Amino acid sequence: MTEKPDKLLEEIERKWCAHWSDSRLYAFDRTRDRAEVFSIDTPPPTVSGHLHPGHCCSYTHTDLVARYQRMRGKEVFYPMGWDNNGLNTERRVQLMLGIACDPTLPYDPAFKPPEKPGKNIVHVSRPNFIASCHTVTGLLQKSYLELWTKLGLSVDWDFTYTTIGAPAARVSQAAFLELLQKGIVYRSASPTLWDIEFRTSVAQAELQDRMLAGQFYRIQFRSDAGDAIIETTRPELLPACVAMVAHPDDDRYRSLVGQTVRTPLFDVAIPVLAHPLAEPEKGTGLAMVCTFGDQTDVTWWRDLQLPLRIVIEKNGRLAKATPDWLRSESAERAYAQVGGLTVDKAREQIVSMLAESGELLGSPRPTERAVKFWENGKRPLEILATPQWFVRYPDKETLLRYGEELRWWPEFMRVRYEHWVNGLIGDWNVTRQRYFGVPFPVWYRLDSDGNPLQDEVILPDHADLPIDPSTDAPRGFDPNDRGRPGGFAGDPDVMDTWATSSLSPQIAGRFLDDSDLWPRIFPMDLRPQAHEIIRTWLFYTVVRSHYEFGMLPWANAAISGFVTDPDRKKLSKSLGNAPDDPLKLIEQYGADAIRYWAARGRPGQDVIFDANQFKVGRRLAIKLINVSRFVLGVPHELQRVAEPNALDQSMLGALAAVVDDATEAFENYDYTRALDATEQFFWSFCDNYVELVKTRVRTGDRSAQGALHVALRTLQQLLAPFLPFVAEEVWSWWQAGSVHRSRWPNADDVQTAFSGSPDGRDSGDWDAVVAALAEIRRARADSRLPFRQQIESLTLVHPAGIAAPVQAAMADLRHAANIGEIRLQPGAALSVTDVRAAPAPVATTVPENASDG
RNA sequence: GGGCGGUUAGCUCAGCCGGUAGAGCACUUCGUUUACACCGAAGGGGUCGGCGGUUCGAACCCGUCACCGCCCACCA
Repeated sequence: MTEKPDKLLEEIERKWCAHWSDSRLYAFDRTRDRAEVFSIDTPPPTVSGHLHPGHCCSYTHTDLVARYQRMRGKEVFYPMGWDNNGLNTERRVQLMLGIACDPTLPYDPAFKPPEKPGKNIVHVSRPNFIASCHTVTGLLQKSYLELWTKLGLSVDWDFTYTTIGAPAARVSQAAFLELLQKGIVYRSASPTLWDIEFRTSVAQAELQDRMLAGQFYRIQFRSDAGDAIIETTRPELLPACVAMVAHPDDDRYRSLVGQTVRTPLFDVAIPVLAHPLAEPEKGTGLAMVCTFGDQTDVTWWRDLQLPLRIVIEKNGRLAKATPDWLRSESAERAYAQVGGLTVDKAREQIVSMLAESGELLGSPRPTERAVKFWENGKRPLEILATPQWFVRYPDKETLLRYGEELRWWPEFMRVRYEHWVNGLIGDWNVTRQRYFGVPFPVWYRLDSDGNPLQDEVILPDHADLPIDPSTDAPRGFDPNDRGRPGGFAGDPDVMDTWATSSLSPQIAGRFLDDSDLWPRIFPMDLRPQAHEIIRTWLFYTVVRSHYEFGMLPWANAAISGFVTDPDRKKLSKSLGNAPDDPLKLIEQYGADAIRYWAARGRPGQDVIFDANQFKVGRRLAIKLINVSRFVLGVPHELQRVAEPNALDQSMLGALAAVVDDATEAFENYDYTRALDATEQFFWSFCDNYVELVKTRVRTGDRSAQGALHVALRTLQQLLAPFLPFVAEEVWSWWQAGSVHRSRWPNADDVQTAFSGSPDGRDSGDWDAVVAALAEIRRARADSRLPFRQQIESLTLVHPAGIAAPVQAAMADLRHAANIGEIRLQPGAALSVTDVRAAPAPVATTVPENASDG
């Protein structure tokens, strides 16, 4: 206890980290019933990213709730997962090792990934690539584990999972097969959003609109039935044009609708049709429909049953071969100039050809428009039609009902879910043309030419899961028939990362393997997560839980905000505004200090990264140590006192109110309010109460000693969720067991533990004495006398109501401010007059015998 | 274009059902008071984003505008 404080905090954190781990303090007691359990569907962090302070913030929020619930007597199921599947890891591996996957290459058992990336990217086989992914994520997981441990998260590490691991793959594949059997999952070559850079399909939930500059081109179509002019930003899609649409009420085109016109350059006959989605105000009011320029094209294509004319390929270039619907010689000639070009180059080319043919009217008009990107991508998405696995959504009413049933913290986050549900288009594409993910557990029969028959799916036995169809052969087939005509081939794709993480309750709760555990934790109590993934993780989990269990997966959703820099920009590596490694911050300020900062961020609100708050938190932690030293330095028998002091009782009355406040706040997931109430009282306790009773305590006053100890015990507990390390340390000085397994304080107990009577004094009495003390201290400060020099006397003018409590605390007030005599005088407002200081310096400190009154 | 949050002291934020503004940090002054100098006490500092309205009374309720952040939106 004698070390310098700065070293002391470090020691304390190291000591309790080890102790909690050794004693398995947070181990989940799986004998408890569902009613006694509080279960948390912890967000598995993506381990391919960088650690930054934002990680500390939201995970601390969850831990605050977990620790509170544990102290309330709940057995807390608090697992951790590592989200390591998916593209993020692939990109990380490519960056760290300089390798990329080429699935056509054969497996090389001798392959060892390079330590550092070389000049050129090395292409390796899929099994080699996946092995490297595992190596890298294993490495990264360690740094996350270290951070969570040092931050003091009260996770039960025995329930750790990874989203790429065999158990997760088994759950994902089993759930997939079940939905397939129910007809909820289907395979279709429907139009799909496609990223040309990563060459994978993506889902609606992963879209991001970005504003891009573009040009409107005014284009004349060939028509005998009147002017058919459109405006488009994507003239390169002209060869994919299948129709033209106008709004049914648009008088300008009434005669044109129903006619046939021909496309410029390519001379393809297309119908002019009416559709309500065509907006008269946009462009010329006449739109060309291509397969596919955007989502509206998809809708028109479906509604109007138009032909499919795809010209853009998976690599984002126009197909090299002339499409068969371009018949005329001139069309072939025109297409020959664009086939094989990228979209951008093709656009330039077509524009210049249109200009030449005179079918481009006027000059291009610049515009800004929203373009769809994959959130991870750098190039605009295209819409292609390739075979994909889709999950049908439940109807919107059902989904909205779940949104209503779920309790949202904060409440306003609910609308984000509702908006998302209302804006759903089509079904959920769960397919990704990637490598490091959970494979689809299916094979296809091959026809006599060796092409997969999409409708002839071969499924594995449930008992064999998880399987990798690219290396495992279906039962009853010769492995050598893989790829042979008449044989089989594995599904080449992997599941969308959300298709796995939407099963996080089942994965964490070992749904398939542990029928004893599952009913004790499901449906879960809490899903904590960030608001940006309401439309993905939260929404998809609701969908999956609906299909598997017909109920909400959890009762509460606590939505956290972002951590931003002082300019309100989200902290991120790419913006370059992410400050230090959070591990360094913990080293510098202490974990309790970082947690304090995090706890000051209210649920759902963005939190500003502010080193000042770390200092405040650190100060609070040190204060708790110091005041505990003082209080525990005096005798402390917690026995009832026959005649409890009124001040002591009123202080405990005020503390009891704080306990109620903090408890209610925690019940509403408002840990910030709980901290605020506790902290405020704590400082007042230290600065006012402890100072007031010092003399009484020294002279053996049982009432003051008892009250001090009740208050200290309560405050240590109230602060324990926020400052788990320091709270545990000071608790260990005088209590048995861990503070984190102690019973959360109760307002009645706080009052009765000491006086034996439940009707404690009004906490207003405490406020009155505090106010009087402040007034007296002000007078003392104005007198400019050193504290040791006693002020002979002063008059305290006071409103009528507070005479009694002030009178009762008279001796304490005099000693705390070193005043010889305090005269009371009724008046309007609290003030001090008639200060009489002793004429000469007097050595008086505190009176020897303080039991006078 | 639609929606959601926010705008209160230099900074970070409280302010529950409307009763003429609070805390912490920072700043200034004072103080070695055997828990704590990573301390204690005191002090200065705000026309509560703008404009209307309701009310005896508005930071708080209503309308409107501005700004910041975020989410969503069918790229013609």
